[in-house]
Amino acid sequence: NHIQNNHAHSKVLLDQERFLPIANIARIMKKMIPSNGKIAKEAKQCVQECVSEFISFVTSEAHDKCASERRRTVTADDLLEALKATGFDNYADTMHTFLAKYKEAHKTISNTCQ
Amino acid sequence: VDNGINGIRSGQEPIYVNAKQYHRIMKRREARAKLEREGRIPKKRSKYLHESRHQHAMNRVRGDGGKFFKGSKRDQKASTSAQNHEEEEEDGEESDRR
Amino acid sequence: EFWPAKKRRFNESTDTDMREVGRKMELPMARVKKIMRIDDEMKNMMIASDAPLFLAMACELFVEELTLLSWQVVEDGRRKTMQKSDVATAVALHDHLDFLVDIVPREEKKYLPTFA
DNA sequence: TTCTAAGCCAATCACCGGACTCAAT
DNA sequence: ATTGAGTCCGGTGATTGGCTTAGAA
Repeated sequence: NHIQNNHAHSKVLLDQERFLPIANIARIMKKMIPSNGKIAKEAKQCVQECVSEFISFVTSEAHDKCASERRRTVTADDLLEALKATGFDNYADTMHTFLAKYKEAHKTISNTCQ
Repeated sequence: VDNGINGIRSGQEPIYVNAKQYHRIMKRREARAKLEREGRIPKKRSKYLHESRHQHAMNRVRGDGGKFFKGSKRDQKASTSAQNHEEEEEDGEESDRR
Repeated sequence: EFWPAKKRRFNESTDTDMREVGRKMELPMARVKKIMRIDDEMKNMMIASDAPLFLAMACELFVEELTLLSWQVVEDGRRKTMQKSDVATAVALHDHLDFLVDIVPREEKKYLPTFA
């Protein structure tokens, strides 16, 4: 590897740091198409890059809201708000029920234990 | 980097985008530009992620259809005569169907 | 059909299922968190433990939806293999995917399916 | 028609999740 | 008291290429 490997924290990002594992992406994609359907490697990589941008995009939106409210912790609720604000209406709706179910499940575990 | 209310200039033509995403798209474009000028984004994908896994794949036993075949025994290329120390598994053959 | 079905599956899931969603997740939460931290603004922020879980699930939905929309393009083109250009077309067709304008290359003159 | 490139196998090992400690709020 | 960053560890599934042929061109 010849490329500039810089100072401690500003090193070159590896593909494995920027993206989710390609095999996981491919598995999710395949289950959404007919079983005889095929997917080009470039299409998988493209979707892989799209997901990383999706993460950064939503996180960025959530960050600014946290910053404006002087909070230093980004929570799932912040991300949910970010989805609403950026026009992912279906995601916000679906993920709201997911979050509600998740929280509810985690409240009953502390009840059970004491 | 500011033109019309929802217009994005990317090269030449203004592309009109979702109003709810416009601001975020711009902020993200800035962030990616910074990342790029710091030289943290590799311009092309490498052929493989890990040297060790590459080597592992190269050394693996394959069926004659090129597929990986089951057989954990250590032989790199040695098809030279006789000597078998490790027990040899039966030679299953592929009946390919697709 | 897609979104209502997803919502129903979450509603019908039990508490015990919801405690195990962390393991059964298709996408690794640790990696999602790393990607969140790439942005320098996020370097100083703390990330609640439910955030990566939430985002990982949202990402799963995102991949599913993007794949469905892209496959629609493949079918309209009467083909059997999804190409990068099909994803690009899907992005161009749906305005909630506008945030990908720079990520997906501008539609390189593939032939568009014209209806009969 | 020509000929590019996707699917198919499964063993290693990088990485994920879970259990910790410690510092902050 | 709570809750997340940092570290460590052990268990495990993502990574991986050569040949065949589907299917893009």
